[in-house]
Order: sequence, then structure tokens, then C-alpha cells
Amino acid sequence: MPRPSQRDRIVDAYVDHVVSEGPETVTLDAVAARAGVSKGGLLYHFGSKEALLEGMLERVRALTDADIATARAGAAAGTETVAHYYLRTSADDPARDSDFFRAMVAVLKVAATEEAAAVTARASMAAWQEVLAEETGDELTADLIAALGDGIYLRAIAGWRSSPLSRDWRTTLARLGVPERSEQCR
Amino acid sequence: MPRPSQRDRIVDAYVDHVVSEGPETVTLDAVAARAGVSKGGLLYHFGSKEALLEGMLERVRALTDADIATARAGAAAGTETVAHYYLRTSADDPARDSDFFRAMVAVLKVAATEEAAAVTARASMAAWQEVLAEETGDELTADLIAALGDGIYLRAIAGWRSSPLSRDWRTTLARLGVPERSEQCR
DNA sequence: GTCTATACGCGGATAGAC
DNA sequence: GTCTATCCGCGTATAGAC
Repeated sequence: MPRPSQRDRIVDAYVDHVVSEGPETVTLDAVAARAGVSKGGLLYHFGSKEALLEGMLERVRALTDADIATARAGAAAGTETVAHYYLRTSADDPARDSDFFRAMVAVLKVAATEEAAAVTARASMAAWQEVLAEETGDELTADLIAALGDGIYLRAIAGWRSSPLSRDWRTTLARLGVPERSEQCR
Repeated sequence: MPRPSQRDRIVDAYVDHVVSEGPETVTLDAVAARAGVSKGGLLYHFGSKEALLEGMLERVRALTDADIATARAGAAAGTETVAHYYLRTSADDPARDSDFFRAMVAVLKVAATEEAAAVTARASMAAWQEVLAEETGDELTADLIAALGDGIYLRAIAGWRSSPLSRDWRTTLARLGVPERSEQCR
């Protein structure tokens, strides 16, 4: 993979700052410093704070698409179901460090105030729900699994580290009658 | 019940503003205007923005205690289980207008930045989890139900209105083997 | 108790040097 | 491309009148 561009590194810094300090403390100065550029340098790449936010939303959209494609591929290959992939990457402790999880948490934090971020967050959530519904063939079950993932995200926002669910989500899936592996196609 | 004090009305306005506009747009001016007082008037009751936040956290703590007491009483009387009460007041559409739900959403939104709010949010979540675990006698089931409620809250933050789960949470509880009514004591 | 007036600092954004 | 210097508006908080 190509080395990250300057724009990418600035978005990284933005996400980092929102996740660790919260959206209300975000200043162009703080993000620039974290990215290792000056405020002027940042404003060359992103003409305004709003443009910077849009850069992060763009990234989350891309990561969502990529993540869903990965989940679909795994299900088609019979490696693991979409539901399994979804909870594994939401609930599992090691997954918390993934680019997608961190970026999504940042977007959700910002979504409390910025409608544009809320729109992107809902789109990502809706996309997952659609794939889950497709797999389970049942709207309610799909929504249930999605809601569990959403609960995990809320806990991340509130700084809640670990819970029985995050340690034992496989049992939960089993209780809901969701298999670990799908029947392999053809 | 006694008519709300001036302090109460200011906290109301604060909650309202955070829920509808988001925490980043909160200014003393905006809250004062919403409460129908001047900025000077607000600062007489709450000496600083931080004190205003503390006022809201205080209220959430009180509402949490009251809500849990109500749930416990209902379970003891055999009216409805704690789990049933919890999901009814989180998932049910009409419940979204309750003082507790709105205040909790406000605290969670602020918790993205303010650690004090995050502490209060986690305490409230932990308190519910404890009652649920007490009732179900199973940590994982309790956490599962709690996580569903948390998912509902996240969707509220992201502006997600209605979902299969919010319309059909009773079915979900049944699938998890949680009864609607508890055996009445003695 | 509640208001007005004001001090003061901070953050976003522009201009222009290098 | 990236930096420094600067302007300007907004938000918190205080002083003090009524």
C-alpha cells in the first residue's frame, strides 16, 4: 500500500484527536500540531474546518464499503458469516484499534452536533443492516445484531472498556441462532 | 409535584439545547435565552458553564435512581420484569419523550468530550446492568439486554428514528427467554 | 435576584513572505 | 507547498447598576 499522503495524515490526526480528546476541543491548531504541520499548512490541504470534517466522512464511507465487501467475501467463501464478522470487528477487544472502528467512533462523536456526520453515520449503519438482513433473511434478527454492535459503539463513546458481551459475543450469536460459518455457495 | 424552580428550568433548557442542537453549540447565551432569562441571570444560579453541566449530571443521577426504583417496584409487584421495563422505556417510541431518556441522551452527547459526563453515563449504565443481572441471574443475558438499550441510545444520538427493534422489542425479549412478568413475591 | 456593560482570550480564516 | 503574522468575531466571565 502507498505511503500515506499529507491529507491522509491530517485526517489521521483529526480522528485521533476526536477519539482521545473529544470533538469540542478540536482546533485547527491542535490537529495541525498532531499531524506535524502548521495551521497554514493544514489550511492549504483543507480550506476550512468543514472541509476537514468532510475529509473524515469521505474516509469513513470508503472504509465502510471496504469492510462490507470483506464481510461479503468471507461469507461467500464460507469462512464466517456476515453477522459473525460484524460482531467480531465491533465487540472483540483487539478490533477496537482498527482504522474503521476508530474512525466510526470519531464520526459518531461529531454526529452529536454536526448533521453531516450524522448522515454519514446513519448511512454506514443502514448499509450494515441491509447486508445483515440479506443474510439472516429476517429484519428483526438483523436489527438485533446491528443494535448490539451499536451498543458497543455507545460504550466506546462513554469510555466503557470491556463487558461480558465483548468477551462472549460468540455465545450470544449462538443463542440467537446465527451460525458461525455459512453454507458455502455452489 | 412542586412547580419547577428557576434552576430546574435552566437545566431543562440546557438539556433541550444539547439534544436538538448538539453540545458544541451550547453557549450561556443560547441556554439563557431558551430558559427565558438573561445571561447574567443564568450566571447567578450557575456560576460557570461547568457548574451548569454539573447541574445536569446531578439530575441524571437522580432520575436514574428514581427510574431504577420504579422498575424494582414493578418487578416486586409482578407487574413487569426489570428487563421489560428497561426496554420499554428505552426502545418504545413514546418513551423517547421522557425526561430521563432526553437527559441521558444529552449526557451521552456531552460525554464525547467531557469526562465528568462520561463518568455519570457509565455509572448510570452500570447501575442498570446490576439490577438486570440481579433479576436474570446471568451476567451475559443482563449485558445483552443492556447493550440493546445502549444501541437504542446510540441511534438517538445519530438521529435514527425508528427501527424493527424499537417496534418489536417484546419479541426480542421472548426470544432471549425473558418473561414479561415476574413471579410475584410471597 | 436579575439585568447591562465590558474585559479578555481563543479560534477560524486571510494575506502574503519564503 | 508550507510558514508567519494578523484580523475579526464569538464566548466566558466579571463588575456593578437597578
